[in-house]
Amino acid sequence: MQKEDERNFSPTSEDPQTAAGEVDGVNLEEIREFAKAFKIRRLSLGLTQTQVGQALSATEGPAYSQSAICRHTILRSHFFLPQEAQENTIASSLTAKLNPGLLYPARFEKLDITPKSAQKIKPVLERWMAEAEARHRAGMQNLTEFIGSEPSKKRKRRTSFTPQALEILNAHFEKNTHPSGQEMTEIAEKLNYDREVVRVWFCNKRQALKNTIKRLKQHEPATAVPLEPLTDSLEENS
Amino acid sequence: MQKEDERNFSPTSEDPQTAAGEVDGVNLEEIREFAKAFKIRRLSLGLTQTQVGQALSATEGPAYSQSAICRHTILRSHFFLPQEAQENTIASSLTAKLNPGLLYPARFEKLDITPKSAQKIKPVLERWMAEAEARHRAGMQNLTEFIGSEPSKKRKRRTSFTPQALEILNAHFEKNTHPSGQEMTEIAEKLNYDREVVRVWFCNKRQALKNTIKRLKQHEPATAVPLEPLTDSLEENS
DNA sequence: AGCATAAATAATAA
DNA sequence: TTATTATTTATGCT
Repeated sequence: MQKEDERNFSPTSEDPQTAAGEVDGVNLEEIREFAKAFKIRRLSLGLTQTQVGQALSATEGPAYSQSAICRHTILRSHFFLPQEAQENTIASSLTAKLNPGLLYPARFEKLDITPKSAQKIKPVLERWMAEAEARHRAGMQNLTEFIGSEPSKKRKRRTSFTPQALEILNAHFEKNTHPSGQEMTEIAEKLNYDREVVRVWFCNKRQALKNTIKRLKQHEPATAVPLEPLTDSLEENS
Repeated sequence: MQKEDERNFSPTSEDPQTAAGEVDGVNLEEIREFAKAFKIRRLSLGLTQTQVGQALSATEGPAYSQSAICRHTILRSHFFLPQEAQENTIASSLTAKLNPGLLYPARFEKLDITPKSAQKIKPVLERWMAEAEARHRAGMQNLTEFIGSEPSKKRKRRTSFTPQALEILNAHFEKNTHPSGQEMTEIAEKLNYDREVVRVWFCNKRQALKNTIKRLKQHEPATAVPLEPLTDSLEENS
C-alpha cells in the first residue's frame, strides 16, 4: 500500500510512531499493533491466555499453547509506545549494546518467535478471534461452547484464617519461609485448611515480607542491617 | 425451575438486552455499560486499577482507591450479557434465593456501592479517563506525567544467549557437566553473563541431556550401556 | 471508605 | 513440566 514511500525510510527517522522496519518482508509495526489489539480483544471477552490457547489447540491443532500466545502477545502486550517498547523488548541487552542502531531487527530476532513465524500465525489468531467475537455477540452460550471450558469460573471465596491458625502459620513462616510440599501438607492438615490455601498463604506472605523490606530499605538505607538475613532467605531458593 | 411469584418484576422483561431497570432514578444498564467501557479504556492505556486510583486520588481528592475502582468496575467487569451477568453479580446467592424475582435491585444494593453513588462517581471517572486518553494520544510522556507513577516498571528480562556464548557453554559442558562454583564464575565473567544465569544454564542442560538419555534408553533398552557413566555423573549432584 | 490480604493471572526459572 | 515469583484484581471486615 505504501511501498513506494519506503524511500523515506532513513536512519534519521526518529519518530517512534513510524519507526517500524521490516524483516523478512514482515512489517514489524503491523505485528506489534496486531498483538496489542489482540490482547485488548481477548480481555474484552474476558478470556485468559490459557483459555485462548486451549481453544486454539482444539480447533487449530496443538502449538498454540499459553506460552505461544504469550510470546505473540508479548511482542508488545504492554501497550507502550514504540519508544517505551524498545526498552522492554525481550532481546538481550548485550545484543542491544552491540547493535544500538538496529533495535528492531535485532531485538525481534531475539524473541523466541521470529517475525516470520509471527506473520504466519497472525491470520490464525485473527480468524479465531473474529469467530469468538461473533459467538460472543450471539450470546454467551455460544462463546462458552466455542471455548469449551467455561470462561466464567467463579472466583474462590476468600478464605479467612482464624487468629489461632494465623499464629501457627506465622510461627512456621518465621522458622522457614519456604516450607516443603510435605511440610505444607502437614500444616494444612493440622489446621484443617486446604493445602492450596496454605501454599498461597506462604506465597503471599513472602511477597508481603519482600515489600516490607523494600520499603524499609528505601526509608533508611543506612540501617538496613538487621533485615538482611531474612532478605537472603527469601532470595536463595534452594 | 422458576416457581416463585415474579410480580415484582416487569412482566414484559423478556429481552435480556433491555431488561435494565431503574433504582433511585439511576439507569443501571447505563452504569453497567459505562463500567464495561471504562475497563476496556483503562486496559487500552495499559493502566492498572491501582494506578488509576492513585491518579484520581491526586487530582480529585481521596476516596478513589483501587478498591473503589474495582467496585465500580466490577459492576460488570466481565462483559457478560445481562443474562449471564445476573448470575455473576456480587450479591450473595443467599439474597438471590430469597428474592428470585428482584434480581437487579436486590443485587445492586448488595454491592458495597449504591447505584446512586455510582451515578455520582461516573462523571468523575469519565472526565479523568478522557483526559488520560488525550494525554496518551499526545505522547507517552504526557500520560506518564499525568499518572504520576510510571506505568511501566521494567520486568527482568529472560536472558537469551548469543550463539557464540552457547558455543562456549556447550564446549565447557562437554568437558564437564558439573563445573565447580569457581569455574562457573570464570565462565560467567568471560561471557559477561550473570553467574546465576550460567549456573541455571548448566542445570537445564543436564536436565535436557538426562531426558535425551531417557528417551534413547526407551528406544533401545538393551544397548544402553555406553551412556551409563554420563547418567551417573548427572545424578551425583553435590 | 479503605486497608489488609486472599486469589488469580502472567511471566520466568528451575 | 512443574515451581515460584511478579503483578493485578477482588473481597472480607469494620
